[in-house]
Amino acid sequence: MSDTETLSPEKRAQILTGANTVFSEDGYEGSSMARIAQVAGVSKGTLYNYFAGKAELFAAHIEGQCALTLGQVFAEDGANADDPAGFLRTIGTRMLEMMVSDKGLTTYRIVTSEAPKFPELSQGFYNAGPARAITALAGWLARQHQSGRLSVPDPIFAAEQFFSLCQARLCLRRVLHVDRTSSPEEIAHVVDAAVAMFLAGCAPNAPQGDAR
Amino acid sequence: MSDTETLSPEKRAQILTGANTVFSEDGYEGSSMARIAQVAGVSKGTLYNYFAGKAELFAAHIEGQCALTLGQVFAEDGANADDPAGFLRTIGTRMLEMMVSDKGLTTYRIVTSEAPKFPELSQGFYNAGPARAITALAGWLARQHQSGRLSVPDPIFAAEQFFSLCQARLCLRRVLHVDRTSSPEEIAHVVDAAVAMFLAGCAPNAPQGDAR
Amino acid sequence: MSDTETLSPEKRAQILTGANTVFSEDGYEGSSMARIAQVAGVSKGTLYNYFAGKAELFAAHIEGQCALTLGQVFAEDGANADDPAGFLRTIGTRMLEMMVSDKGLTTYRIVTSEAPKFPELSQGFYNAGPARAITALAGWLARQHQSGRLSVPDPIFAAEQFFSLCQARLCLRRVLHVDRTSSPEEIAHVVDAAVAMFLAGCAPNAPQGDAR
Amino acid sequence: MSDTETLSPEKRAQILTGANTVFSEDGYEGSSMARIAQVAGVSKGTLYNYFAGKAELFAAHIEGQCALTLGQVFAEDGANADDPAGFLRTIGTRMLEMMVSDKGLTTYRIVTSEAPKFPELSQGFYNAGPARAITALAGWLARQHQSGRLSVPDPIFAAEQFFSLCQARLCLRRVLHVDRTSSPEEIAHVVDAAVAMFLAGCAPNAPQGDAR
DNA sequence: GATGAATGAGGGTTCATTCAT
DNA sequence: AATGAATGAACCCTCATTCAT
Repeated sequence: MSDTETLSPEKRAQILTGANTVFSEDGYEGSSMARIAQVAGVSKGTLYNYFAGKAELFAAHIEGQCALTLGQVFAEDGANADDPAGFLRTIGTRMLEMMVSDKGLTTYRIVTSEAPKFPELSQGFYNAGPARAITALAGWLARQHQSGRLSVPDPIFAAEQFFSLCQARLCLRRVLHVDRTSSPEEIAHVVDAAVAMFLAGCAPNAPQGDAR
Repeated sequence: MSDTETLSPEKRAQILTGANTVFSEDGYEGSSMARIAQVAGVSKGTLYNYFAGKAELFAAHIEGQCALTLGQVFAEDGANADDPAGFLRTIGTRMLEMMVSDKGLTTYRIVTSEAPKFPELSQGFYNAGPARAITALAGWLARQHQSGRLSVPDPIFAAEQFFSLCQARLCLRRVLHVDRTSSPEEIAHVVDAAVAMFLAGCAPNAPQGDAR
Repeated sequence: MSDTETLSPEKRAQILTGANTVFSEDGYEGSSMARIAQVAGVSKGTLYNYFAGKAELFAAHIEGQCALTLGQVFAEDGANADDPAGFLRTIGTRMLEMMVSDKGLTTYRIVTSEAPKFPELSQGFYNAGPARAITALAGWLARQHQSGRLSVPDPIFAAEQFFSLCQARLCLRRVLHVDRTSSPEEIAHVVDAAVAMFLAGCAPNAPQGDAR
Repeated sequence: MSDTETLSPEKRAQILTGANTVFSEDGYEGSSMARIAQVAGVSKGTLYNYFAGKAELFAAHIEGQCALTLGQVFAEDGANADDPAGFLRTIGTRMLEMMVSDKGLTTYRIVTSEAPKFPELSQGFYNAGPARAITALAGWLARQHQSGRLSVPDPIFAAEQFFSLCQARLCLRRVLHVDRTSSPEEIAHVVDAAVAMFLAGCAPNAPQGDAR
């Protein structure tokens, strides 16, 4: 008999909802199975019917967070792909807003701190989130390169540089609780400066790559 | 009472050595005082003769790590301050090497994950490390701006952008255990690209600031 | 949730039995939860399923002792209320026997020593035991006063005097382990002398109250 | 070499002063040797040069308390031994005041609670305090009996009855923290009533002994 | 003789996990 | 399939005692 025959997906979701709440508030070590069960509205025993243990429940929680918060960052929706500056600004703003949000920070902190203990988890996080965003942006950059609008010989790395520029100042300060919040103005300023420096570095006739 | 109230400094160092090992391996919550005592080669009781509790021991450990790993990054030593590309390459390489080192990563992971619980600690980490590096680089950038070699209207923010560029690709992958190590070649490539893009953005007659 | 939220009443009783043993032997501070669990035949964790902590377990233990040993002292049963000497002898004997019993002494010792730390507990003990006995005896004395058989202008205080007389010699010696046991003859002698002195002091035409 | 050759009585007294403070505040189990050493102004090691351990130090402390507080209760000083009511009132007031004092209560509570563990201690307390007072009062009663002023066939037991009467109401309520303090008026009232009932019971032609 | 750093057993309490119901 | 009482190892911390200085 398979798992899907005897266990209800609704209850599984119910458990994960409780786990999201508790893990986000208290981290991995700080969370107790008893509290998760209570918040989820199930018994402690039921937790173990759906997940082999705390670590597995935590892994499922993180995967859910990735799917929710990171997947939608790079939805190629209304951004005008033909206006480089505007397009980059849209993408960078979405990414930065996610990274300085409480939810994003919490997930990042937990995945980071548990990376030595749950490496496959943090790798999954990387693939589901940053890697997807990089790949998507790199595709757009490659097309800009082909069309001659920008000079991007290594689109993957250029995408990584752009996202790094978007993290200037704010991300580290938020991660380390130096700042308690980031204003939309701060975010806009950082993204604008990132776009400016990035475009300066990718101007069609600008010097590329190594600076030596 | 004399200044040497610290009991025996050697034993204190011995305890901190053990604490370094254990905290680095297991994080704050995951570490037990019993194991720290065992690894340090002292009794559990002795731990409490030197530190008021687990939190204090942890704080002392982190402060020690800051002093060790972060303080020396921006030593203004032999870097040729008159060769912008070379100077930036030196600074960036030092910073990046520190950030992808096992020691640096471990400290970063712990400080990050415990920031909500020990905010004064993570703020101290920020001030002792990143803030000092940013201030120092900003000073150099301001002098370049005055001399006309570079165009840097906001040196502080520019320094933050440069260090962000240096983190492209490698840092996140190391933090998340996607990569197990970073080769000198990779480091050099990232730093060179960071210097190139930064100098392109700071060229004396380049467009500055917002891109809109 | 039903009224039977007390988990299993049998197990609760089992724990309290163990707690009685251990607290009686070692007092509050001297008792360890580990030993109580061992003596009760449950695991340490189970203790905390039934009681929030050591203090709560101790309070429950004392309350149980009060209910057991003090409640039944002044049962208004077969004592002939119309024979003053006989009635007082019956009441006094019951009270004294309880006070010099091992169980009574143990409870008294613990409640006494922990009164500064658990004042509500010792006050509850006073109300459940001595106060009830005093009130009951005072009621009887008031009726004797009205009928003219005795002269008891302050029945409450007179009751307190009677019970104090019953404690002469034996109680303190038992409390302080000077005597290891009290014989029925000793008890009878003390009670008889108490009744004699009390009745002499309450004779209808005897001088009352202050002696000055 | 004997103890008295190498150890200074002053330091011993200094230690006992600290022990008095700490034991009185925290009881036996609640007191730590570290705090006693600190309060006494000596090192922990010195404690063990003067006393074999915590139990011995505690015993010495209690003995000192007995000598101080109980010894002087029955000082046969200015009380007029020829005025029975006045004499008894003086003795009873001294005794009751001592028993409801904070110091007296504290010592009583500790000795009581530790009696099963330190029986020789509580017996010493009984002999040094209550027994001496009883003996002294009994001697006076015997002389009154011989002179015909009172009828006291069993002076020892009569003395015990008198002191018991003096404890009516107040002592138990103070011991159990039902009352936080006792006013001089309350004390006078209790003692006066005790003297009145006692004298009524010892009137030269009153019925003596058993009431059956 | 005095010190106080070091010890390690034991304190109360929490919690992931199991299993009879 | 769901429960939650029971478990016991492990947690952080305290403290009486020892012993090298």
